[in-house]
Amino acid sequence: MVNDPFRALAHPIRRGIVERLAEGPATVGDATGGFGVSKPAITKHLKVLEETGVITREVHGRTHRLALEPAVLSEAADWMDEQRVLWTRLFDVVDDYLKEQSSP
Amino acid sequence: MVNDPFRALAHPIRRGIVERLAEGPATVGDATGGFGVSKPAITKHLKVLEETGVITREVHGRTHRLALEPAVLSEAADWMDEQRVLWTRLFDVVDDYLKEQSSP
DNA sequence: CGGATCGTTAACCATGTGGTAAACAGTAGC
DNA sequence: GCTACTGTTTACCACATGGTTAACGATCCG
Repeated sequence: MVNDPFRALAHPIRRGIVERLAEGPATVGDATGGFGVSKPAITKHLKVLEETGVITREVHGRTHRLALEPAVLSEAADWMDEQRVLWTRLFDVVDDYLKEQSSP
Repeated sequence: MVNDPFRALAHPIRRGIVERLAEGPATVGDATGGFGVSKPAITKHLKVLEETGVITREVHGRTHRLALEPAVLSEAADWMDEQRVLWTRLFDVVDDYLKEQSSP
């Protein structure tokens, strides 16, 4: 995981931005309005999202068009799913064991 | 997301610990050996994983038994999957549009 | 041109994060 | 009881993170 999408997702505001961009590309204003922090704070969050490759930016005149970069987020989603498979298998084993105990 | 599992997963060492515990519960030594950092560093990572509810700890004599807490990690996995559904749908729309253009 | 708008940059501050070495606490086992 | 072992606690340090206000840059539009 070269550009560590998990680092990008570690802050609720950045997850909020990702949620909005999952609905479609948007300008900075549209994607980040209503989080109750100043504009420079937003700029920094966007920088993290860009550095980690989670979003891309296209400058169009004075507005910027932000878009999700699914490949990078998929790395994170895939890792989570892998782990889920493992721990689910783990708990199935425990379940089986408990069932075996209760109905011998 | 009250106890923010994403914060816990933001560091590669903590993800490494999660990977090992996904194979089954383990002692601190077994779950955290080989990361090339000092013991206090490990203690701090474990503290984060515990605070966020990602792992639990049972003290048994002088060793501690660490185990994954699937419910909390599932929150993160579910969120990721939800987002994936959204951005996948998004890109399908783009694909459809492109197909429509190439074969009118 | 001149003002409004979109967004970033610069400077600064408080707090969090990630690491260390050294010491400690408790337990296991000879 | 003494020693070895497992793991935490206690400073301490450097740097990252997350926020602010003020100023700036660039573009759009009347």
